[in-house]
Amino acid sequence: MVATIAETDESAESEGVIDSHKRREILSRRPSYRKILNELSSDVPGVPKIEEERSEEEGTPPNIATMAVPTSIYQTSTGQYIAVAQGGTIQISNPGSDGVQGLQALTMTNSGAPPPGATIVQYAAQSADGTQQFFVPGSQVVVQAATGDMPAYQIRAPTAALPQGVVMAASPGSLHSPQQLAEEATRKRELRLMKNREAAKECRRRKKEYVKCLESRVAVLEVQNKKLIEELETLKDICSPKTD
DNA sequence: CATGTCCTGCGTCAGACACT
DNA sequence: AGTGTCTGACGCAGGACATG
Repeated sequence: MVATIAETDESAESEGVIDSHKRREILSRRPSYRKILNELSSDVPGVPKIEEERSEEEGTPPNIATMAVPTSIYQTSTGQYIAVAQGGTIQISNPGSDGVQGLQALTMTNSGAPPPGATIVQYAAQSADGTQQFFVPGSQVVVQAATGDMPAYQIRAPTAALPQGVVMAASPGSLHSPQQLAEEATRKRELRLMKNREAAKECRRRKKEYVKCLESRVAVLEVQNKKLIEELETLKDICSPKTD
């Protein structure tokens, strides 16, 4: 996890807004984790790409989308294969040989099941009635209608056949009174917040995945480095045997 | 047991960026 | 230009742990 240092001093409270503005001006925006990881994958074959968001919405069945540690296979300069398994185990194998001497497998310390109680947002594919569904905490389903200029959102119980709860759709032309306008503004704000909420969750998930991939690369490169050092020592011994 | 500290995750805001 | 998406930053809440 990347630690951030936050200025929480009371005396700096008044300057906080200015500071954050300056910081944001100074700091240029980094490319997204998806981009970074995909660039890494183009550099190093075997580094998995982060899937495009579309795949979740279009093709996957409506079950829980679990975050898997990517399984990757690397080939070293010496022709060895290094596989990073899902459990975080790294295996080294020589093609065409029985195995390697020394370290063959190691388990990453950050591997393991996700912590219990982690919030899981479930995305569903398009359902039979042409709507898109996604699940929110509280055992409710928000259904987005597929037709119409204005998106319609309904809160349903997951197993209910008929829509229940509030229907939040409205036609823009039908809004006249200030109260209706205010309600529409509130509705739009709620919708925006809801979307941003989900986006933040997804962003954090991607960030975690990105960090895990980097850690995997570090582990692999450390193993590779160790092998190369051992190789070098062996070659040194061969080339310059001791004469005692 | 009460308190303090640290860590983690969440929601929100703001701004950069991508897309139409 | 307008709109949607992504992500850093911020503040808050809750859990784990150490200390007195």
